[in-house]
Amino acid sequence: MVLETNQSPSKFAVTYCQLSAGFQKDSDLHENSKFKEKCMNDTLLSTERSVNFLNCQVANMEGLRNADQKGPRASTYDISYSGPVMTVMNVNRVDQPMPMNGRFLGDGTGSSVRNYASVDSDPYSAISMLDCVKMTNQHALHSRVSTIAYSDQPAAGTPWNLESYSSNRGPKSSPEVTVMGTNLCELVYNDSGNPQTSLNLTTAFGGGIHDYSTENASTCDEYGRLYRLESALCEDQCRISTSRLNSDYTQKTHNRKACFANTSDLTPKACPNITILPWCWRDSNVQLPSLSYTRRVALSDGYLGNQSQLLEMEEDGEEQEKMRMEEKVESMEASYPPTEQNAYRQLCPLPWPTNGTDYSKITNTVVEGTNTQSMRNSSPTMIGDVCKDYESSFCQPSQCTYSTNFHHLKYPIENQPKCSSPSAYSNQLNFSSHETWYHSLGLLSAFTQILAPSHCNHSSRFERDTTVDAAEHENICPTSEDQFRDDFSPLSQIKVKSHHHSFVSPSGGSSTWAGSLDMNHSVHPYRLDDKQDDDQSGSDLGVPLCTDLFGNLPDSTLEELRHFACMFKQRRMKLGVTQAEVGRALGRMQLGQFGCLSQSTICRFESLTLSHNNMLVLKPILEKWLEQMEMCASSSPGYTELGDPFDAINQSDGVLESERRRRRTSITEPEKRMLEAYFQVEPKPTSEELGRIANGIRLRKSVVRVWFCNQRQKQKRMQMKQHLSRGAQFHPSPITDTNMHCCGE
DNA sequence: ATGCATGAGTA
DNA sequence: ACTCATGCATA
Repeated sequence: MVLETNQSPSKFAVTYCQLSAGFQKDSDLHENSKFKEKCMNDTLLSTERSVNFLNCQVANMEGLRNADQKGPRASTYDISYSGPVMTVMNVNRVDQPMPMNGRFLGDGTGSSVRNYASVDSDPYSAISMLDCVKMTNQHALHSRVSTIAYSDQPAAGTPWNLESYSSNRGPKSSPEVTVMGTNLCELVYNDSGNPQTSLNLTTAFGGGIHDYSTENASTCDEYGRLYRLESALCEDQCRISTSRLNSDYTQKTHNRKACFANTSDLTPKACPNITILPWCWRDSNVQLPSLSYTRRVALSDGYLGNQSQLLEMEEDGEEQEKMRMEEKVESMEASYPPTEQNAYRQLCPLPWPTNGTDYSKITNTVVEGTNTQSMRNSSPTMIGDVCKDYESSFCQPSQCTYSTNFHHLKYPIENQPKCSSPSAYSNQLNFSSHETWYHSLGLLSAFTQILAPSHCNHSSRFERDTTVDAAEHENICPTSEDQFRDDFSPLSQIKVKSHHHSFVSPSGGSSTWAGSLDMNHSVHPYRLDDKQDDDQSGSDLGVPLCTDLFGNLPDSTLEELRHFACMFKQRRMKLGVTQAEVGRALGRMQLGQFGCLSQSTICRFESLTLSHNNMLVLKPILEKWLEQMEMCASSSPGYTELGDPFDAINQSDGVLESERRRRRTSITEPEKRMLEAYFQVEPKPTSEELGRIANGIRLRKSVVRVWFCNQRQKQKRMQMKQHLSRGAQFHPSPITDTNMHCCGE
């Protein structure tokens, strides 16, 4: 299953209330006004991966705090402590299934996730962004190991029994439903730029899954998780995870705390065995837009499911029907908890049974209707004719493809699982014909999501969802190799002409490199200019830039680079030369128009924290320096201990330096955490977003911008390093005794 | 060793 | 306004 997390990047707007509020003090958690005030000042950032950020920053720390304070971490979830965006999964890691009241609380995150709860020193630092990414976007979702939570899930086929839920508080989810990543909070701004009063929670799974935020009624549990019809995450079982809707919820504005502060029953409910089944739509001239407003579905337990939150107004002349419906809903509320919009509560048994229904008269008349459209029962005597007569009006598979319902995605019409008739309805006549027509219909539930007409032409989007697309998969969790290729490909970097020569040895072409450069050409002496088009001049440069890192010679090139860096460090130290001295010495040598290099640069070279191209360019220079140094050292021992003439120069203008000394902004830990969280969400914020971020953190915008630039740069460097290290792992070089230690790192 | 910053080149 | 190479300042 593919979750297109890279789709529609602007779809999910995330509030930073969780982050900026931060719950850095316990008191913040319980002071709604304070929280609200912070929320009001929050900024937005468009992202498709906001879930990571949310999970990371706030969700865990309270859980950890609880874990630290309250013993067994598996039982430490406390509503009063858990922030709204607390994600059970992130903190719920247990190495072994932990029995708890006879149930097991799994971690749901897989073995690659750290046991965060064991980190008790700093709950903030315990959560790394990378880990969270791993958990939410890749691991949990892709491996579908999220058999979390402990719910009193009735056995398959057992009707939804309210009792079994009301007695059991705590997080619940259906086994196959990944709850993590749903605690995304969206602030919707109206035209005047103010947050609207309703809080929309949306899934964070990206465009591949229906954007629930188009629905205006969502809810989350006391942990801030959103419970929805998440059956999209189940490939083989349609299960519905839902939760009780606090009727006041949408009135609570965006203050999530207010929502959670309400101590009424917010216990999430699961109805794990209710599957939405196709329904028969018997009217001719069915208008799909109308159908999309249907709120009635057939549930697998043989009941008619009534979707909560009937939002649309019924047509004129339907007031009576509407009132009747509302009465019915009200009466049902007493028995069944209200559910969110994408969930369905049992309303009454499905019409086709002859006993125990409100529609015992088997006719072909209206069974239920919404939006003036009629839904007729499946009178056994009519099956044949009906199917024949109305087939053309049924929703054809091709028409269904633009539905946004997951069931459809998971179950193409031709592959629909057969309806397992509950035993209570086993006396249903002509059940096989029932199958027949629902097979031809598709899924009514498939239309319940269509609220915006614009959705109707997106079949390709959903077709894609059903297909495991390798490319998309890469988008979601690109291997570092992929990233590396992107980041360091010649197309994305310095424009490099066809330098297909292999890496040059110190005694080879590289020695000609310096001499071929225009000494006054550029401050960046080796920035290649692709106006130098002919191969000869390119070759003369001798800069061993890889044009195809993953072509014929990638590993050898990378390995050579890595090995040289290690070896260089070894030999430099053996010579007793510091990094700074190397940098200065380069200025004295006739190595191109390089002036000095800084200690930083030498250090980064040795630690492989330069870009790939940068490494490749510096290598021959350092090679040359090393060569000469060792020659001098062998001919005149003690040479390297001579004073450095540049030191005096540097010291001479020390007074001036102090005056023009650059001030260095110091970014505090909390600020950094926030920035990192933002970065996880959106590594390339727009200018506006930068401004908001800066505002929120109270840093200068320029500082934030630079930070992001540096962070991106750093990320690439780290990828570079990671790649080289990995290369070393798989292609160990012949390491000598003298350099094996450094190469190990 | 690394964070924050700068400036040239570039899109 | 970004990328990239690089340096100052500092942990």
